[in-house]
Amino acid sequence: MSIRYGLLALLQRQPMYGYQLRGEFEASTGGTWPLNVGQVYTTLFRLERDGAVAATGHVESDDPELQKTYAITERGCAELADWFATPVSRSRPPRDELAIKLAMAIASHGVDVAAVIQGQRTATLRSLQDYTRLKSRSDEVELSWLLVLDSLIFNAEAEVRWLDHCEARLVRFAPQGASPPGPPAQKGAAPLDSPPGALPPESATSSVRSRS
Amino acid sequence: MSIRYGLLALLQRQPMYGYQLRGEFEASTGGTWPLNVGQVYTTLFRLERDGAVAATGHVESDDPELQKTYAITERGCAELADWFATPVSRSRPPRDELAIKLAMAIASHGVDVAAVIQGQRTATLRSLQDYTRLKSRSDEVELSWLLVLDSLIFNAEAEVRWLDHCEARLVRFAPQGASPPGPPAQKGAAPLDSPPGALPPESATSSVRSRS
DNA sequence: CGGGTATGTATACTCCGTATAGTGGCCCGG
DNA sequence: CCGGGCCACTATACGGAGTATACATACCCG
Repeated sequence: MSIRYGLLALLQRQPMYGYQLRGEFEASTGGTWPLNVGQVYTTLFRLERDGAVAATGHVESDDPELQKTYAITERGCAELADWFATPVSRSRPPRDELAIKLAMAIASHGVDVAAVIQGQRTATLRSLQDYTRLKSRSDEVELSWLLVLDSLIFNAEAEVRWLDHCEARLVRFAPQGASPPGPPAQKGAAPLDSPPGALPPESATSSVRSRS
Repeated sequence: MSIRYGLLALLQRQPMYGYQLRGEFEASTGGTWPLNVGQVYTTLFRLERDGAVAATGHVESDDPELQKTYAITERGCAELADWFATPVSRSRPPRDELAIKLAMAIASHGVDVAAVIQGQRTATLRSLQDYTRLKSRSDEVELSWLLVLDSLIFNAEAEVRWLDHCEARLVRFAPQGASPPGPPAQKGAAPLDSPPGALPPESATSSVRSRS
């Protein structure tokens, strides 16, 4: 429901019409999550249906049926406040395609897991470079966009760390019979002990300490 | 499309019927991503429509219309191999509700961003503790489930780091006018300089090095 | 025998994501 | 001046994901 509440938050600043909402949404996240215009209208329809926004019929221009402007209602404000007050639940995390892929690859025969890990690692590192490059040449941008970019960076770094972790686990748990069927697993593609560029395994020992 | 390919991978091991697929899918990820039975059937229908699986009509039992068994086809194998060979693209990352929420909170007036961050941090740390507890009392479980669990841990840790990073940024960029409208921001809830439990800011300086 | 539970299949509905249709204003060249 | 292309803007269609629920059979148990 990110879109619903995102639009609601934008409408709390000032009333807007559909197309404008799309622009503001993308601007807030620096174009990280392009928003299809169609979703704006369907979401606005649902918001109006639920009484969270109200369409102040065509603007004061004499031309009807053009530029319906939407404004947030009391009900919408309450819903939005609730969203901000409630933390995002991790009890049912969104499906992680990479995690599913690796889990399936491990349990399947004839799949070169090491190659999958390597390919993903390369792709993620490339994205990481793109992110840092974007970040370096961004002086006068919005703070929110910078933080969203940092979020992408932190997540990509975690992904690389996890891939290294998986690789290390795999060579420790199943070095005897490396995928009997299928094409001969090119073991040269995967360094077999702690890789030179790997990060210290600070995770998996719970290095994040609580504070209060 | 994680479900589609997940089911395909399971069917590559052996032919199965719908309900069985659900059980295997959940078992592969240790129940992390519960799969609704309905999705299995709709996905199987689409897979059959696209020629990736073939339904070997009711099993050899004499009772028709019960227990349709599905088997992967050549076309399905090719599609699956393609999935394993192509890394998950980060060019259009999935929408991160937390990142959107914080970006919106920053640009909105009258929202106590520090409180949002603190609430989320607490919730994420609690999830992290649940994960590590699960991990500690798991001796004889599948390797894939262990790695999925590690993925959750790595992601949650990255989230906590990012939240600390955001907090630090916020107090550096806008300490002068702390949310003029709205309820008085309780600044006591947020430690204002480097928090005692915070991790070293190894990210944002790109500590993940390339190798190979 | 009757009911509760597990197994198993199927359908309905909402939301997300993307593509595309369709309209009116604006510029710009013949 | 006018006709075509482009842009801003609204709207609808369609497939996939996610959830709930209907429906049937089988098995256990009092």
